[in-house]
Amino acid sequence: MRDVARAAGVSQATASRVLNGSIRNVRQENVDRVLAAAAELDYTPHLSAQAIARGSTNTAALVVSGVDDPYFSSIAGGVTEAAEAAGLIVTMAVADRSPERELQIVRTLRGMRPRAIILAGSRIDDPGTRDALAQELDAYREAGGSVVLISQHDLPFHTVSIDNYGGARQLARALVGLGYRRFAMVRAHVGLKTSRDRCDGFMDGLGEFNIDIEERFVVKAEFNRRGGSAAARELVRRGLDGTELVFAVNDVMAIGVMTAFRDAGLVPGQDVAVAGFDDIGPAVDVVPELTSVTVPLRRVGLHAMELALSDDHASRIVPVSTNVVLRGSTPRR
Amino acid sequence: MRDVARAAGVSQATASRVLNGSIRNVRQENVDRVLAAAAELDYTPHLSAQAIARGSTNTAALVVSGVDDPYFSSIAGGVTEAAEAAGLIVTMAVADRSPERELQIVRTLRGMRPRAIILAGSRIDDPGTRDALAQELDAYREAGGSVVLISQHDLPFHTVSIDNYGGARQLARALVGLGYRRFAMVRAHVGLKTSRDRCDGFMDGLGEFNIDIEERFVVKAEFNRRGGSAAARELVRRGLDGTELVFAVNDVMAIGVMTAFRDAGLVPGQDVAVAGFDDIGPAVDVVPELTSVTVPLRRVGLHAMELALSDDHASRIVPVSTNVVLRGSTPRR
DNA sequence: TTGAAAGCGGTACCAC
DNA sequence: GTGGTACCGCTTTCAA
Repeated sequence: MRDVARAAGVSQATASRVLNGSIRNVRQENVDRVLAAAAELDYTPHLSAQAIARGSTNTAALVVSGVDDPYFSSIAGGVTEAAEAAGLIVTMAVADRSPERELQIVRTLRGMRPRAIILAGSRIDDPGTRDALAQELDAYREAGGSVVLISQHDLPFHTVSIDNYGGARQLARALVGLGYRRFAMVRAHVGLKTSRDRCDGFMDGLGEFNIDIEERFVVKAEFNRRGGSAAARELVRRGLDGTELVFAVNDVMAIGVMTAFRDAGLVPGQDVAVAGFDDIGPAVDVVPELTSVTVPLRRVGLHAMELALSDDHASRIVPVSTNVVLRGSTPRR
Repeated sequence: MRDVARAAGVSQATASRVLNGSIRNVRQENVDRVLAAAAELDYTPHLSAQAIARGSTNTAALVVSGVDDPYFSSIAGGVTEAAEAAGLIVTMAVADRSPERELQIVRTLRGMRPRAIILAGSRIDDPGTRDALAQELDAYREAGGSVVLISQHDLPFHTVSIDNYGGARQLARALVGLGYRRFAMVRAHVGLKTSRDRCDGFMDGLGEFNIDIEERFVVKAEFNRRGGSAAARELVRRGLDGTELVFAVNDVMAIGVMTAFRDAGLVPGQDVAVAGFDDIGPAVDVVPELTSVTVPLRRVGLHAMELALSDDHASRIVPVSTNVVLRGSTPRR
């Protein structure tokens, strides 16, 4: 920038004014000269320098637990869209591996002094790590940052809350309404609150009709497609034994379940019904189309970013409702 | 940091040494004091400040044309994995909208002074914008940055080159080998080099057997699932007229094609075969499983990052080979 | 309207 | 080993 100023024959202060900041108090002639010089020298403002001088960045950080997963990539899509609209650059980190990793990521990200940190799908449940995370986030907010959680922690921060419990409960009711009585469930490990809420909702929904699921028909697996397949194989191994419908706590798992069933010679929707949760795009590409619970993922991302930018100091909770969609994978019995 | 130094009773220089930099030339006692003070004050180094002082960041930028697309999210997964391993933070931007947008993004990203800028799936083909992009990237490299392109431009930068042409050609051969003779093709607009290469390869592959595709059986559509569906509907409208197989230039389009066919009362694989390209995860979840050409997307991302970090000055090209996988959607005739 | 100069939060060279 | 100090690239008073 010094070079630009020199080339334009003005002071650096003036150059700064026209290149960024308030153009209005600069004589037109100088504006032009500076702009010309900048173009000539192919000048790009050094964002870090700006950040340090201004005391604030135009960055937002997003932590997901996997980009490959349509669930997160849809949310990421919403977040980036909103960020872009607000003129923010988004930095994305994948915490997949472990809670420790997530904690470390947040710590690093904090160093960038982003305007906001958005956490989607954290898997932290271990009290120790969880407190450490909370403290880290708190310190960040203390320093002026804005924190948004997407449907997970019960921590005192802005939260976009997906109605996992309610959606699953509605789903259970709807399925019973279709005539199903004997269920199996594919879930993730207990540490994952999203999975837990969906299970609880589903169970309670069935409970309304005095239906229960036997222990042996509840199988835990990884929270992804592979996990779904593995769980389905496990169910087949244990013996489906009259099970009419398998509920998987998310669509990618449900799709894995369907594929594994097919591989085992069972026709999904016919021999055994399958239902999932999230209503991700591919849900309608499989055969039969997957019954699920719609979660407006992209919108969740948008909301998260909006929340992040609204400088409400009180930690708000934005609820996002879910909606059952019945499709071919759960025909009326 | 000044506070930390003061609290520890040492100079800021020493604090800097222990917090970052070389710990070895500091007396153990002071190391401990500084560390303690830092923990107490919940100190986090200001990355921007470090960047400006050191003259370099630990950031890498990734530009994709859509996060929702499994193609890009797989690549993004690879990139972030490699970045993480190298201790880099990745900044992701979505250029979806337009070439101008992409150009603008690169310009902004450049301001962050990332170590590398990785461009995946750019859609720029308009000579004007394209040159502007090239110039922008060149200036960036001139300033010490490292540029990596993923399978698209023929620009003088590091490139991870996916063998689109060869893969499509192999696919064509394999399909003819299965007994197919009458083809239709679903492609994106001409500006998209990836699509173009795949079309060319496929055509040339058929050409080896003196098979051609009539103009009316080639339909252009958006490079996504919706585009695929629309194209399939268009084909049905025009009259399939004996078409035995539809080749879509990527899997998401192919999946869209299958779903649309099914909606039109046609059974994919039976009434009309379908083949795609990329071999994304969901390819094996649809029924029948989709014949495709495997592209090791995640690995592509890893390679890209490696290329970015290898400070080879000569612009290298890393070829990534592709591999035909025949599945149920294209049964032997 | 413009320029000089004092930072912003660190790093690193240099002398002690 | 340690501290003083000159920057890094830019913003923003403050005076002129």
